[in-house]
Amino acid sequence: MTRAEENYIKTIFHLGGNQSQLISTNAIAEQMETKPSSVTDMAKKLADKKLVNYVRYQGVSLTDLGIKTALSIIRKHRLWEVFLVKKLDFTWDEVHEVAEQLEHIKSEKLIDKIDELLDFPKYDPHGDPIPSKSGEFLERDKQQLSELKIGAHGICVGVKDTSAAFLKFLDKNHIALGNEITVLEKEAFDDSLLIKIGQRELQISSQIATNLYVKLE
Amino acid sequence: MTRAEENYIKTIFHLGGNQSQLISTNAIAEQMETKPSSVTDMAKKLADKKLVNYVRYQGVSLTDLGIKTALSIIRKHRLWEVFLVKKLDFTWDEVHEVAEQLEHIKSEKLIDKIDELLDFPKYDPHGDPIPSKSGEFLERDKQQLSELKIGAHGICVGVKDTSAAFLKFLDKNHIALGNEITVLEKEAFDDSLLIKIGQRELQISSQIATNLYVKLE
DNA sequence: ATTAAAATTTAGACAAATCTAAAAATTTGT
DNA sequence: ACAAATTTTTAGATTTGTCTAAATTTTAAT
Repeated sequence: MTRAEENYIKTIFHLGGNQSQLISTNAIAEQMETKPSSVTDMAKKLADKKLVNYVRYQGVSLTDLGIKTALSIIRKHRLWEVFLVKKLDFTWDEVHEVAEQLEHIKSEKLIDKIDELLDFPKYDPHGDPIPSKSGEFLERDKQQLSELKIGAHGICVGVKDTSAAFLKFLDKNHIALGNEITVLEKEAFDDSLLIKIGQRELQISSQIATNLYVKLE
Repeated sequence: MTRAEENYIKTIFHLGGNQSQLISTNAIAEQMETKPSSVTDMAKKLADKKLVNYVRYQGVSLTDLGIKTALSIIRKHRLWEVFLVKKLDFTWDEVHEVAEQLEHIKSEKLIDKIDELLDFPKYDPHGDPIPSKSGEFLERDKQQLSELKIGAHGICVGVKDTSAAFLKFLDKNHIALGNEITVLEKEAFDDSLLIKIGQRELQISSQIATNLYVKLE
């Protein structure tokens, strides 16, 4: 598989192209910042390789083989992210770009050894689950911080938005995975929240709150 | 820089293309298992980018910029090799293929952190020196085992041939970097050697002996 | 010094992955 | 249900890196 093919497969997976749902040419093109005509070309190529089901004018979905392939790439991406954070002290806004490159390294032994070195982590630095070698993974039971009622508290377990801008904001405000968060007040006017995080109190906009995942205790 | 460009630069360096010496199109093509006409195309492209001096019908040599680029790639390759052996328990015949891929990962921070994680190693698993961030490196004082006189002894510090076949042979015969080797006998007929390595005695062909580097004590 | 052999370059073609512009199919609105 | 808007596909071009075959230059030999 070429790098381009792998990137298409990964994108289709992230857009929800598991078995049933057909993902439109346009949606893929937008996500990958390319042209719809390029997506059509690649859809045909991937269909030839039995990685996607391609229905002209309707879109593509991943075959079982395609899903397996996508999970393998996502596994590599997330394991490398953990490696970068745990072993090389990268901050969580720095890992994505490098992991995008490392995920394409072809060596089964390499990624299995990295997995072992990291002690078989279940979640990446953004809280997303890491598929096992055989492709299984547990989506964590979580909800958006914005959904919590006043007085409720939970542990921060992930982020929805993984942009560098958002992650840097979290770093700056010392919000990290594992932090305990309690909702103290909700502002009816703009849905902003006053939260207790560790020992501090912090006012966060609803946009922040919708992009933070917590696990109820 | 593209991956192809980096591979050409690296090959030219290994063939001795530092400033003065011109490396022939044919030599490069043979080393890279490609066609001379492809080398000519790339030579022009690299010359446009000021990475090589290209003299039509004569060959190419690296410019200062080209040498700097080559050392950066070699630094990455060799650091990754050390990482694979020290941190992931790869054997020295397994590292080359994976390092060939990892050396093209673009992230200055990544390789500097790997360097730090490994405690700034000076030599790779084959005994070859690792250029520093600024491009300096010390070629170790060494000689071929085949050059030693009877009774001389030294420490194994590297290999000339880095093919998987040779490295597997060494593994099988428990010959590793750091071993102390003494030459006990030389067979005049075929130049084979009887050596003492650790506590064992071993008969090795001249082909083996010319591909093992030792440092005299 | 001339010719034969070897090495190198040019010219033209190809595959992968992309693009633009135009054509075709689908969806939407009334 | 039909026209308009949107989406998707096709056709043809482009770039990168490669190849083959033919032409050219250099080197080696007599």
